[in-house]
Amino acid sequence: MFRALIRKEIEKIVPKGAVFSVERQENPEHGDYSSNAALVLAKKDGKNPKEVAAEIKKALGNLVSKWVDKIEIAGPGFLNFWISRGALIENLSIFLRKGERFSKREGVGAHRLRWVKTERNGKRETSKKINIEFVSANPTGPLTMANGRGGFYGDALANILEAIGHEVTREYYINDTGNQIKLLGESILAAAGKIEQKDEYYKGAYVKKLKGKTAKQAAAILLGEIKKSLKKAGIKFDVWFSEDKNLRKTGELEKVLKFLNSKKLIKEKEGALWLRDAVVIKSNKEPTYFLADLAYHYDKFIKRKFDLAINVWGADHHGYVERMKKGIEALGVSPDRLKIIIMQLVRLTSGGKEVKMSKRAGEFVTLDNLLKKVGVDAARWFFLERSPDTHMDFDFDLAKERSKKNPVYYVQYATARCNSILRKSEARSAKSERGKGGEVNLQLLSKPEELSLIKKILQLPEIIEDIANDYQIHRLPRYAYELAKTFTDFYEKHRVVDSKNPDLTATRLLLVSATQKTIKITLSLMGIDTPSRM
RNA sequence: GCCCCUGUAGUUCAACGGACAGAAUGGCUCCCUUCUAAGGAGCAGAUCCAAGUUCGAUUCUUGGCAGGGGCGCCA
Repeated sequence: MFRALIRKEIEKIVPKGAVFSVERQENPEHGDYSSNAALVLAKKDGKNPKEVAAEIKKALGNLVSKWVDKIEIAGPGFLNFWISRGALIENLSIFLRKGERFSKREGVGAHRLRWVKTERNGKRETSKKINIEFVSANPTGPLTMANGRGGFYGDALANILEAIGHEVTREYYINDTGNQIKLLGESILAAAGKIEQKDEYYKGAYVKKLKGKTAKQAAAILLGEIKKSLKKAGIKFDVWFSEDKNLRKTGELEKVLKFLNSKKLIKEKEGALWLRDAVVIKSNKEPTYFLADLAYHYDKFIKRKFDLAINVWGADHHGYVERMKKGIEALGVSPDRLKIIIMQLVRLTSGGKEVKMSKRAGEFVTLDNLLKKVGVDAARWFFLERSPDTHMDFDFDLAKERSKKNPVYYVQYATARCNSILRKSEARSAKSERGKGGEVNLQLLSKPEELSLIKKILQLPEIIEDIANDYQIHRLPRYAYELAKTFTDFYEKHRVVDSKNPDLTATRLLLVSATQKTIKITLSLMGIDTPSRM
């Protein structure tokens, strides 16, 4: 919230449209926030940055009496801002009053966070209709760890976009027809020894169990299993979009082909039909997956009118991104409305060594297996902790560990501690006939650890705003950890419940409950539970 | 051959083109046992290489090197 306020004040002074940054600072010597406004302006005008900074500082002078303690010019010409104690306390009280409102939707993460405003180019963003398609694993086998990574990411992203007021649809696209389903059928026959085994066939125990089933029956069974796994993982979907039922049987592929043809975009070559350099109808007259995908996105953008479609794909689909973007452009939809997130692969490590996995050979760690071993909370934390771009190592041993070493337990432990303090105070006030002794007076908060904690709490809206803009969800677990750490620092140094000082006790209890609430919101956006006792 | 991602402390990861590159864990040195107990303080420790753009580059550009993944009618 302070970041936006500072930006607003600087914008009043600098020329319109000037691009500059306002950032939070973790280094206390650099203040709470800093701006490079003077540096960028000086560069533009060929002036001395320190002089420009001095001019801006002078123009901002009235801020200092309001909610900024001091503004300093530092380094090459940065403007550093120190937020005043009064402003921290006032904003904490606003934060507590506004708080979050639980939406009508069931389940964790379904919050409406009223204090978050998302801005793009300085303009308040309006609510959008957003489709998030994720997991979408073919119903030809159990979900893998990699599916879990995409699943948790999509789930958390949906939670966040929903929390700030967008209308979000969580969607799973089921490839329940076509080549891979045919392969599944043949794999079952091969596993039963009825036909010859081939490299491209699915293997593993689950294929053997499907003995005697047709391809369609098997796909239906496997989809059922996938749904069960997702439920265990706490990943929810609003729409299960079937390629077979929703596209093929309704003739959508032909329709979209006709549409593209009418725009003269389809060419024939080597007996196949092409959209630019991609085949849409094979020479054997079968439609390609690409054509189905075009029809699917026609449905998303034109029929269902989503403003934005976010697709979370595995790294093995990266080569498909350009084609898909060009494809929807051919449909007359701006490619900006399709955002594709590529999740890099996951390696599982144990004892410092990689655990080898091979899907083809049927030896891979299923999501079910992982959840059984490490639990949903740890799995979610470990996957969400890393940026989608990293080829991450999942440390199996650490995820299982129930100690401070394991960050998810450290954070959960902090909330349990908050709870314990609150419980203790309730027990005391119940004993005393006059009920709660003290009166809340936020002005009593003055210790550095208390103020650091307030600052940390008030950062949450900014973190969520950042994620809403760049989809970098790993900021959330980092923030949760920092908040838990800041609380623990406070806890180590100051006693909350003190019968000799009822007013301070009451005030600190409020701070503890604000901390607990803030961690809880953060964790629930990630789909992680906050136990009240550990 | 072409395309995508990555290369940062011993390890796993951070860092809108900004200040002294942050954490965690491991290592070393002290301290402590508290509303919850799975502790606290300190120290040491890193940007793959080479050019370029810039007042300023881990970040951008180009060229290497290394790892992971993909690629022409599979999905």
